[in-house]
Amino acid sequence: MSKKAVTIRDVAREAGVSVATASRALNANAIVNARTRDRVLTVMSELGFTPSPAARRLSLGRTLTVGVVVSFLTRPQAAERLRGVDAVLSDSEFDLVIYNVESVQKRDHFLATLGHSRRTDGLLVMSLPPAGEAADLASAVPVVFIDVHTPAVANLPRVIGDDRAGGALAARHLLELGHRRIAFVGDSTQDPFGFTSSRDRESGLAEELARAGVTIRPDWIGHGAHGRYEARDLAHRMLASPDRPTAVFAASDTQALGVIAAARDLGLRVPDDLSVIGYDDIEAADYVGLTTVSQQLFESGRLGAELLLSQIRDRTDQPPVVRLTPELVVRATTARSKEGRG
Amino acid sequence: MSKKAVTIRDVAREAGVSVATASRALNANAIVNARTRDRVLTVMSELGFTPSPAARRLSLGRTLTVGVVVSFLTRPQAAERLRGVDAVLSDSEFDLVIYNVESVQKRDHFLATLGHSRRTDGLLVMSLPPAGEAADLASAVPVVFIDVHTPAVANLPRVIGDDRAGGALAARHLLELGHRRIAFVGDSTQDPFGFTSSRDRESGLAEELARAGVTIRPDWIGHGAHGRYEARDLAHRMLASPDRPTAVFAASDTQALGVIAAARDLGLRVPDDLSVIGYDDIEAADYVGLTTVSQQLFESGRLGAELLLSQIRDRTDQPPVVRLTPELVVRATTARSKEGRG
DNA sequence: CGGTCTCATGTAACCGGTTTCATCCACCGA
DNA sequence: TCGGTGGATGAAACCGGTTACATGAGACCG
Repeated sequence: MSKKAVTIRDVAREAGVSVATASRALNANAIVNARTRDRVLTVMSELGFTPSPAARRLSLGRTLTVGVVVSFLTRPQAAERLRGVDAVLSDSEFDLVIYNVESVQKRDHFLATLGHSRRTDGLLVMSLPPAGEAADLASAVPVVFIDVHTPAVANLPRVIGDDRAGGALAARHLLELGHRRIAFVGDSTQDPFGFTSSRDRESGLAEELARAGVTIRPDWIGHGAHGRYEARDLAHRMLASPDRPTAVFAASDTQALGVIAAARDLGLRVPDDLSVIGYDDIEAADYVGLTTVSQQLFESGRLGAELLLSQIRDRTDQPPVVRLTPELVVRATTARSKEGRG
Repeated sequence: MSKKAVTIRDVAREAGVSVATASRALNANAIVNARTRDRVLTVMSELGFTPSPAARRLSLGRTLTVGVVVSFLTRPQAAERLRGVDAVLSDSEFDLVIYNVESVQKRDHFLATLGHSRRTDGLLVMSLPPAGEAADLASAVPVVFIDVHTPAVANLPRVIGDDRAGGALAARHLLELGHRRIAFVGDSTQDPFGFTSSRDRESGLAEELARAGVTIRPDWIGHGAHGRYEARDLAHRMLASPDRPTAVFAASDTQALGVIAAARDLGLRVPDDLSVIGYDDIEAADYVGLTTVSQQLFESGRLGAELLLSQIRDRTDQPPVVRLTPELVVRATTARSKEGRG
């Protein structure tokens, strides 16, 4: 089909100017005469000229690309964050390339090579605690972390939610509804990636409860792999006995849905017999009417991307940290405790 | 921090060879002497040399990039398909850049410019019927469509499901369970993007029912914007009267969840009082135990990406079309009709 | 009327790889 | 000894833009 790509030299020749002038006209450089510029632009559209991004990138020494390293693309949290990132980048000159990570090997590989790969002008790392020192990663190219809490990123720009505060929020909500017999279902304490959210949410819950003189029974604390079925099994065990909790806080909405499934299995009505509160506010939470703690996923992506762009523009030495405040979203899975009333 | 990027000329000088040889060593070109190659490679790692992708791309005349134009990134279908695409691309030499489309304007913009933009070596268009002629889009660069059914792409490579067969599948399942009073909830008949899935699924349902002598009452056919709340309202109207359907087929899982919500509002038990079947088999369907028709989303992405890579390698003239067969996934929201039994 | 300043434009180097083509050398057989 | 052969290497062009620097033409001023 297409014969041969039109280059800026073709344009220059056709318009009777030098390539320099053609380039300047293309980039709306103020220093070209208006008449010349118009003529060049006319020729460009006549010839169907499209500048080669590859050439542009090489001569500018910029990739005009931002990389997003994201864990588990299909998790609703990730997709929603990514949407926030896209909202910023699609209005910019940057392309958005994604590096999906679903194994520790892949994470380590990307985090080790991407920084120096010269493939991007900046990196966004989402929900992926780096294994070792992160400063090394960020030495070649600006990096912004979203939802990463390890000490390794302490001196790097990032956007984080306050998981502890979120846990406290859930605690307060349940306490206000009169619950005292409260259980927790969260991630395994040692996962290969080193995620900390679940642990922090648990601490936030426990601390706030302690402040009200309530402690969590050890056998009402369940840790398992992040997933609905695991959470369901954990909850099943806690809820089977008549001496059971009246409310469960799950470290994620996914897990909360598992808890609800367990309740259904056992013939317990939610929220009448059991209150359930999750975390994240994913789309499905809305579907199901799940009470949860929102962590402003879209916002986190948007802010992260803006932070990164500003870092790319002028690399300031001070690492900005943006904190997002979690918010309680009350829907239909939490209700006043019957015991609490009695 | 970093002084100055190490170029291949630095490597060549240090290793005492020409840049040509250095380049050949880098690309494992058979024609270099083994000893020389090792020496060059050693120097490269000593100097911490990383080849500049931008330079590579320019001199190769390839972008080493594949673009994915995707509608509504956050819809679970899209994310799952994207995962399939990533599974293929991450093992290839290609980067994956995404163009998220959430408005008709953006779609038209991308589809009009991306083909000639020289930004990618190939494009994957997901669930986005092009507005006009698509051949134009594909003239500059290979394009593979995933889940696009308009006649405009008739002569282009693509991966499609069979929505009509999927609708028939749902019909047969409901018929076998003894249902005769069957309703349909789907997308508005004129949406701005020109999606056809909902319509085809409806036809498949209606035809298969007709084959069994069953017709759908016109007032049990609901069309509305794609979304849970809209579906819920539509279903609410149909289910409010005592003279109501015993089963509902929704054109997507999202809408099926809306139907379930409506049933719950009205005190109808699913599946005892009402069977509900969806379409897509998104993650949430599994959570909720929704019976649905799977359209092999991951596979569609994987196959689409492979198709594209093979098109990039050698542009054959014959447009391959891959058809994916929908599969019924029976979970907990469909049951034998009480009427059917009586 | 010459000198200076400004604005517009052109020349050519540059970004950092890949690749064509020429060259060199060792080894072979005659 | 010499031409031929083939493997390894190097010099330089090339990909298609951007830009530092040089140049030229008016305008303005004394």
